Amino acid sequence: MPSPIVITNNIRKLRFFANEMTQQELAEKAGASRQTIIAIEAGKYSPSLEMAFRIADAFGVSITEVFAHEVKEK
Amino acid sequence: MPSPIVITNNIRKLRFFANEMTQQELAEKAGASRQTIIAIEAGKYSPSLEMAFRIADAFGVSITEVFAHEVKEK
DNA sequence: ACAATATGTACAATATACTTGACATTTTGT
DNA sequence: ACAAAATGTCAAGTATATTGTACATATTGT
Repeated sequence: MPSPIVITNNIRKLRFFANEMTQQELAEKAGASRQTIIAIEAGKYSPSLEMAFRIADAFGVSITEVFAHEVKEK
Repeated sequence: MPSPIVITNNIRKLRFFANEMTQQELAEKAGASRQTIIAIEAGKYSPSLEMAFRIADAFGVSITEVFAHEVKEK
C-alpha cells in the first residue's frame, strides 16, 4: 500500500506576488485551460509533473517553490 | 499551443548511487508497480507530480535532483 | 551450462488529469 | 446600483498515467 501523499501549492500566493496575475493569464502562460488552474490551485487534484513544471516556469521559480508534499504515515 | 516540454530524469544513476537499488526495490519504496518505474526511467512518459515526489522520497533527495526539464521553444 | 535475478516489451483494463462549454457566484470599479 | 471582470462549479469527453499479466532478453553467480 503506497503511503498516501498530500500535495500542497502556493499558486494563489504566487499569483498575487506576480503582479496580481489572474487565473486566466496563468492558464495562458502555462499552456493550460483555466479549469485546470482552478482545480490545481484549489487542490482538487494534483497535476502531472509536466504541468507542474509549466506552472513553475510561468512564475519563473523552481517547482519546489510552488509545490510541497507531506507523507501521510500509515 | 503550449510549448512542448522535455522531461529528463536520472533515476538510473540514482539507483546505482543508492547501493545498486533494483527497479523492483524502487517500485516498492515508491509504492508503484515495476512497469511504472521502467517506463518513467526509460522516459516513455512523464510521471504524475505525486509519483515524482514518491520517487524522490525513495532516494531521499529533492524532486529537482531526479527530474529536470527543457522548454522546446516553438 | 544452468539457475536465479534483473531488465525490457506488449497489451488490455482502469484510474486520473485535462479539456471544452455553459452557467452561478463573488469581487472590483465607476 | 450597475456592469465588467474574476472566480467557482458541474458534467461529458478525451488524453495520459498506472496497473496487472505474461513473455522475452540480459546479467550474475555457482
